[in-house]
Amino acid sequence: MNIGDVSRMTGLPAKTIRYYEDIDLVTPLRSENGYRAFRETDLHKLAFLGRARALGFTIEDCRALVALYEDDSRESASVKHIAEEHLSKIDDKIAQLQSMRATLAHLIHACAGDHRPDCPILEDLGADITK
Amino acid sequence: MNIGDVSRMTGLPAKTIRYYEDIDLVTPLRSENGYRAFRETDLHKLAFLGRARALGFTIEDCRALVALYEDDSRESASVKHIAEEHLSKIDDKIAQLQSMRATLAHLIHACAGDHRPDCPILEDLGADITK
DNA sequence: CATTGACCTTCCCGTCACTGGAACCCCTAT
DNA sequence: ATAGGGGTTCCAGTGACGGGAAGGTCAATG
Repeated sequence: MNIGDVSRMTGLPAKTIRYYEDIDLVTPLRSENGYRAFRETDLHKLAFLGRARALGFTIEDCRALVALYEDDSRESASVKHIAEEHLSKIDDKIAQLQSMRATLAHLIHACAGDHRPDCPILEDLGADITK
Repeated sequence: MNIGDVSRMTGLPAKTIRYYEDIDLVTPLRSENGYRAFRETDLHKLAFLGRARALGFTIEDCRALVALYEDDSRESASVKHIAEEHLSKIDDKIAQLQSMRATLAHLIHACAGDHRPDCPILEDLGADITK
């Protein structure tokens, strides 16, 4: 299989697949013409990576997850631990975004949004720090 | 005022302030010794920028907001527009994170997290795409 | 046989908003 | 004289790719 086929099948851009090879996440063979030759296992691993990335795992998390995936003597606790750490980071981000969202929504609500210059949003951002 | 004072007063790292000068968000004067000499207006603008960044506005948004802040003939609608666009991007991000969170929480819940290798998380990530 | 067009290759730069670090200068106090 | 705590510039790195150039390869067509 060439990179285009793998790209179509996994939904990953060819650029991304080449990048994953670059950082040693996959190691496809090479055909005589120099093209990357992907095996079933490469395809499978790339699909795995695509799904893990879609869940927001970092590349390094993905590397660890793949290693566990291929380790028959893994303990599911190791996997769960990585997932839980990640979940907690997601929760942090959500909380931060919701806090921003609340402030912003409040300011937007207070702003007339008309042709006049008076604007509570700018007033808030420009509050004097020396007071 | 030197950069250290401004850093303390605004809470922005000195590195960040230098970066903001680099991209022309602020233009402090220079003392004879080559040190940056910040005026009240610079301080004020940097505080503005810090707050806007804390609300998640991009640097380019900040540039536009500062311009509006300094424009007496602005229309509050312009400000509100920027803020609403930003709010909608925040909402998109929150939605995406919550979707990840839901999937992830579900998988974590299904995983025993013990010494055995069986793991629904890895099973999900490794699902066969050819089927 | 030549050409077209779709594929593939490597390589390098750009993204975003900084952060770290090196190498160096300046100022004040001891 | 020295020590420390400022300040300066410049370069490189971050994460996870994406864009685009310059060129090689392959299958099908005129």
